[in-house]
Amino acid sequence: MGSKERIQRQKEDTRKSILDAALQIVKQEGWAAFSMRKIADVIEYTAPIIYEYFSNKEGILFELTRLGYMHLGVKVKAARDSKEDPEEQLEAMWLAYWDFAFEEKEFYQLMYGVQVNCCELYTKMPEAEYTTDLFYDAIEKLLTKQPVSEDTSCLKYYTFWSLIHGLVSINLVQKGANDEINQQILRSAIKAIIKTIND
Amino acid sequence: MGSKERIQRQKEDTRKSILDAALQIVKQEGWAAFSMRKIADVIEYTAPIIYEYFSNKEGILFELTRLGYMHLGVKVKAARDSKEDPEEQLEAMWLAYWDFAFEEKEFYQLMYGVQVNCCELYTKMPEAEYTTDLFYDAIEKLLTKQPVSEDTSCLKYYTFWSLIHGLVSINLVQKGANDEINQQILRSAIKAIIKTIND
DNA sequence: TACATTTGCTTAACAGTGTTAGATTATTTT
DNA sequence: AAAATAATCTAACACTGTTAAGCAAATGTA
Repeated sequence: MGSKERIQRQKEDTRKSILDAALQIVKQEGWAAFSMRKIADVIEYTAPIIYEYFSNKEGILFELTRLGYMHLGVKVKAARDSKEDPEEQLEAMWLAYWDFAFEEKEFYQLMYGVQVNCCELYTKMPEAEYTTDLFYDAIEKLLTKQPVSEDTSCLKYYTFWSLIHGLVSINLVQKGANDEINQQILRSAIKAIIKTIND
Repeated sequence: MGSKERIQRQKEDTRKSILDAALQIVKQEGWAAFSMRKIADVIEYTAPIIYEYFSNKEGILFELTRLGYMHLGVKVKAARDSKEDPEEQLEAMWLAYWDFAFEEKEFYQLMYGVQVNCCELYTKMPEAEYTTDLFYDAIEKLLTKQPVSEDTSCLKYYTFWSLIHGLVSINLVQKGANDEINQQILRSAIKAIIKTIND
């Protein structure tokens, strides 16, 4: 017969088309627009059909997350294999990670819990600027070169902030936190950045 | 009369009670449970009343964000004022920022777009581990001390990852990205961490 | 005091959402 | 052709944010 295999193939096709549709919607309209009924519209079925391929909405998100990690893995490996020197390899790998985050923005958001639709960073809010200014002032006190260039303090501020915000985010999203390692990273990295603040 | 003022005061009370209720719900059940009708339940009104105090759901989120930044500002300033030495000040400030993130987890999530309910970091996913392993291998190649301690490579990996993930998150959430500064932070920080990898 | 107006608040509704159960149609097997 | 099975849809439930209409109580005016 072979019709079993044909049906099997069709099923896999629809499953893939669900994921494709989901991705298409998210890339066009963002994560807020992601809905079962919209996916159904795109694949030209009704919503309940999707539940024969995925247990629920989160099932689709899980699968997309998996795909995202696979893409990332390929890119990072390719970056490594493009260099010989271990130092260059490591740098290339992190740069590949960086590029992935923006080329596959939607994947990255899903994989690492980075929102963007709602609640943007309101950096123009005076209440937000207050804290930023405190840090800028503190950093500029440590800069010996006078006059202090705006670029330098900005660079240092974002280096600090990125490190700490990254560490915080990872810990907030990831449950199993090792507090000892966190403190070690925090303190040693802060001291390291402060030490090189006048380089 | 003075009744105008009493009414004014009552209005401010309800406004505050809306924010309190919102915060209470989020702290008890997480951001996913945050809804207008639930707030209404808590303040013992019906949902449409809320729209006389806030233009919509985002208006409440905006106000909570503002409050969050105010809390953070107070904490960071207190940390600064607790020290004399500029280096110690800066370190204390970032540690205060760190503490705020976990003490006021819900605020931090809102302020910086850190999801946690849906789509957790699936670090136990084999597809995710693949990339992690690539980085661990690359880092361990650079560690001269043999045998390589698990703690050391872990520390280095998380330092790298935090920095880059933080920088990525900030850029994804915050629109106005300065690509030049990003590249500068990225490359110089990667090189700096690599340089101190055997300290 | 009697009427008119404003205010406070609620009910009802609309258009969405995820998800499930039951009915219907189409396909395959007997 | 009839029976059994698979594929698909319709309808519904319980939610969501948000708006419009209505009611009832408090207030202002004559």
